[in-house]
Amino acid sequence: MTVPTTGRRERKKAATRQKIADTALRLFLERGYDAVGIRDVAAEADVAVTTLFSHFASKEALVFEQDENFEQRLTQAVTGRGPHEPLIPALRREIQAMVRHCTGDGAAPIYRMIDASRALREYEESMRLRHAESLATALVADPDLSQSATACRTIARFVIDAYALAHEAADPDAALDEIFQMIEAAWEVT
Amino acid sequence: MTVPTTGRRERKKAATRQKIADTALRLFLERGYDAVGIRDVAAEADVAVTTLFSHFASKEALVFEQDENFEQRLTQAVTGRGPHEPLIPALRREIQAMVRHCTGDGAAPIYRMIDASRALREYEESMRLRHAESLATALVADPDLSQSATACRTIARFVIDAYALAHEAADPDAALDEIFQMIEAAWEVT
DNA sequence: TTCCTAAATCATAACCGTTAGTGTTACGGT
DNA sequence: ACCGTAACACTAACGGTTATGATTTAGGAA
Repeated sequence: MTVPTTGRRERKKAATRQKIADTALRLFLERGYDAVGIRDVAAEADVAVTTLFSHFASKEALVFEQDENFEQRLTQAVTGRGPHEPLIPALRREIQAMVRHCTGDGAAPIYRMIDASRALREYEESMRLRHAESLATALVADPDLSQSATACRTIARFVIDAYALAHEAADPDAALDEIFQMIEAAWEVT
Repeated sequence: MTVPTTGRRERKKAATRQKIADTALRLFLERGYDAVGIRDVAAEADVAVTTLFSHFASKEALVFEQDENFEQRLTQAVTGRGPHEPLIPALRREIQAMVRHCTGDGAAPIYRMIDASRALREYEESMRLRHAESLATALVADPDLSQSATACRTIARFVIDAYALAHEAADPDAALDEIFQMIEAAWEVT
């Protein structure tokens, strides 16, 4: 079952996308996000502005390239867990992995840049809201859960909160411990 | 001690601000938020575009005029509660009042408009994040609370989540009941 | 009153992210 | 070899926002 998607067209398209993303991130880190315009990125990547926007929906999206990944990982942590594996620890494991990935040394300059730009911070937050909504959908649809739809949607938001709070905490691991204790209690009361 | 802030200048400024807000809301409801430009609002209110932006930080801010109010009410629900009054019920009362105010008949067309515009929905969410942060600050500073700073910040976000979830629920009161049961459990576990 | 300062407003033009309109190239199936 | 179409390019615009600098006007001081 070899992957049939090895056309030259798709390779070129992926290469263009990657070149744009790489160029953008490099320029942003060199000169600062707000000091680099879309026209600068397009020129440096040697593509038209319209091409750039056919690959990325917005300037902020150039920075958050892996987001869809996050969304899938969260819903998979729900749908792909063992038959009688409890929900909250599974979610906790996934969130912890994400936090560790984003607070690692490699991501440090990027998150310094994000914190420095209001537009990027707001985009990140609205991204998280999307993640919460898709997680909520997955929870509501799970037949193994006996909780109400409201409880599922609530827990979805709480879990995303845990990510955000841990991410900005001085000690992310300790914060996650504490927050997930609270989430567990909230989940079990229903 | 008569209030010395009764200058003609301040009255005129307030009048200008109000005229802009009223005109904007009227046009938005008549023609739709996205179909009305800033230049339209300014022309109809008979002010310069720069004057409009000296009163409101953005186009979206024209719609959410009472927000600072919300922020104050939340922090006052914390700082202004009785000496031994428990925290969560006080917060719950305030959130319930806000939800009822925003789901009342008078606010229905406005919230229909907000739901119809992506920009307004995102602005509302980033507004709520600000509210969560100022609530978190109030909680951390409260000497009557023995919980950790992390727990305080977590509960602040949970409370704002409650508002958002109840607001979009089919039965806001029932949703608030359920969500605040969860919040109570999360708070007491710490 | 008269004058001075600072606040409020104005008019214009620009900036920047984003999109529409309109081609042009070149990949891939037939 | 041919044709449909996906990817890309170019130009120009749109709309929110900001910079610039002038002009008016409130309100206190001389």
